[in-house]
Amino acid sequence: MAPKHGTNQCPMESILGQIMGPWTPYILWLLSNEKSLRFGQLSALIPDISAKVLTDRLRKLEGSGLVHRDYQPTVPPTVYYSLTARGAELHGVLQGLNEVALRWAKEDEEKQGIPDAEIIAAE
Amino acid sequence: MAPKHGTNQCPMESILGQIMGPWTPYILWLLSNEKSLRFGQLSALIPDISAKVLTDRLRKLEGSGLVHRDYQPTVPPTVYYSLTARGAELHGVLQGLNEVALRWAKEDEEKQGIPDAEIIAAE
DNA sequence: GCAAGTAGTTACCTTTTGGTAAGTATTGAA
DNA sequence: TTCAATACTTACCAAAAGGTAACTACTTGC
Repeated sequence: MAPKHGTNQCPMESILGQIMGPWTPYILWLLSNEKSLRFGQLSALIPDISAKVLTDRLRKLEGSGLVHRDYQPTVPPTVYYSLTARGAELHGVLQGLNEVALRWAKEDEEKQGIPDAEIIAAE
Repeated sequence: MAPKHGTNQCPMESILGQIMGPWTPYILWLLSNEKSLRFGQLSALIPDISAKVLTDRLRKLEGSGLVHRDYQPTVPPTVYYSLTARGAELHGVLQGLNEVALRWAKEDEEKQGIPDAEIIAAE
């Protein structure tokens, strides 16, 4: 995907190479709110992602040192994912982004449909 | 790319669908620092992006209402791109991300090579 | 003895994405 | 008269990404 994007150059390009891409920031956001999530929990929180892609994203984040993988050899096995100290440094940025997202969602809701809300309110 | 990612669901997924993807946040970051950039300038600032992809990204950002396109029918034509008010709301987030990026780059530099710096300092 | 449950991996195939080259419009300069 | 310049668009092809299904390991419960 990202052509060279994460290899060198300016720090901004480098960090974007690590956290960009489909689902990646969303995974970070979920982990940054929950402290620790199991593979199956992440999978359930992101219904549209396949196991293959989720594994791939987690491995890459682990490789970048942003996510910690804690494998417990129970039967069946249990794996906990959490942010590393470095990964946790993204919390502020992700929270800021979420605030913008909430603001936009509210604005769009006011301007557009509110399709269900109106119907409910009218009854 | 991003499967459904931008269609509905939680606001975070929605905003990520709009700004994620190769080069997109980097374009926003460049525009958020410069007020206005021409197509050719953006192209020069991101050497690895092709005209096709740059056009595609700008059209999508325009469609999301984050970027404004100002076409001047001069000969040859001139097109200025800038952030809309909504796009400018991302400035704080992007700046926060850049600060993290700079911090990490410095940390990695200290731990790793500093290959040129050492040689220069030794002479 | 067989299915279930977790967290994957692997192979195979399809879809999406991106690269490259060529074409478009218009006017001034060589 | 032909080239150069800007900002694209289009067609065609190659590469990458993603989906799906099958398979792994091991123990408990039926």
